[in-house]
Amino acid sequence: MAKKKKADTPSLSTEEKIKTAASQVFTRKGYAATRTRDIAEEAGINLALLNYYFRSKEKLFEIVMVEKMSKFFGAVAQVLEDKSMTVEEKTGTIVDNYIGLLSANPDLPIFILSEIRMNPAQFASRFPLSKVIESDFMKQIKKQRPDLHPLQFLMNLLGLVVFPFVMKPVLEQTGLLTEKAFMAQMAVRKEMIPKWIKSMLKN
Amino acid sequence: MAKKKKADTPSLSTEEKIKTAASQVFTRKGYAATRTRDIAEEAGINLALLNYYFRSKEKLFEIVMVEKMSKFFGAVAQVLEDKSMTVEEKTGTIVDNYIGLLSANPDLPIFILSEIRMNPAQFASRFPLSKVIESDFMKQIKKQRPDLHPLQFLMNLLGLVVFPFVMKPVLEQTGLLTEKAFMAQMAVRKEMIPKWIKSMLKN
DNA sequence: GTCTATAACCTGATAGAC
DNA sequence: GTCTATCAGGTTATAGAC
Repeated sequence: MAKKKKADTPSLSTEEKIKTAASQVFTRKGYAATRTRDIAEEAGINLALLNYYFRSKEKLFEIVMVEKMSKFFGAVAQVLEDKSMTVEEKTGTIVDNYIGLLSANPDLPIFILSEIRMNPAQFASRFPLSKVIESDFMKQIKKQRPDLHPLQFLMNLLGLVVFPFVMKPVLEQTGLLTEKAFMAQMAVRKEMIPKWIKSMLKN
Repeated sequence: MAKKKKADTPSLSTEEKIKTAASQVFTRKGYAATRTRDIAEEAGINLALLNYYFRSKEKLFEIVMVEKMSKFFGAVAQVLEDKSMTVEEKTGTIVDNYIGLLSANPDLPIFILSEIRMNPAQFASRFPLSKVIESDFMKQIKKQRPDLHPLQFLMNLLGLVVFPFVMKPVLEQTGLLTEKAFMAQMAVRKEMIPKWIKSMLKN
């Protein structure tokens, strides 16, 4: 798992290069479609080195996966629990965090969601999201809209923010939006989604 | 979709059994992670028969894929073009169609979206969605909200409807919702989403 | 630590008997 | 049409030289 390297290791060690390459290739193609050779090539190193540093494809994937998960869920986790922000401030923060994160890592969502599908049980044990339901955010929403399950609004929020990135390849490949146009529209969404969420909470 | 088989063929021919099994396994695990042996086992037949009926894994996948795509995009395609319905009627219809379709095929979205990611080009050539932008639905929306790109509202609609199904494995595995509870919430969404879309078109 | 060569295994596809 | 047995190719992982 975590490798304890000497502190004086050069800025981009071989180990780092492999991990970075793995992160890219896994995220782009998923676990099953990725060959260790692809990773080695992407990292500009030899295949054997991959097994030297990380015992197996699976262990390497494991490491990458946990990192990605933390990124993805970290963008909401703290905010959900925060007791000093209003609902509007929280939605604003989550929208900003996510659109920023996903603009830099567009295929993070598909990657995470499809790998969870492949191995839901181990995901659940590692990321016990059950606390989400008891979070401050959920309570605040429950107070505003006692008639609906608060998860409905979390689904709304994530759907509005995350789903466009899931559709990104479709939109770009069918010529509906260029990459640049897509990013521009995401910037627009950053402004609009908080307003939309607000109006949904009222109706 | 509907196949022309001899009328006296028994209710479930071997060919059909294989295709059904392939559909299930591919949809659950994706192309790369699926082994032809899995499909054969699921179909209760021998591996060799798979290649006898469908020349290769890829050809079989191809068939399944086209079927799924048609299902998935068919649920919106006609409605988008319809000239006799109002925006509200259209959103209502799309929501109904999709929630119905996805309730019966929950992992359709992840499957489609992740396979598109793997092979975006061939998807684009087969499903030229570029017409979406010129559809009557888009025009109607453009008229109501000339300040925003109409795709924003298509993303909203699909995000609200489809994304929960993408999250389904997460929600269920983390214990946030049982399968039954999830389905119940989807029924609620069926009523709410049209209202939400309406309010988003105003704000 | 890094490489080449190779072992060990897995998977898609076919040959050939029935 | 359906099966068993097997091949051919590719992939992960390791042995061993440098």
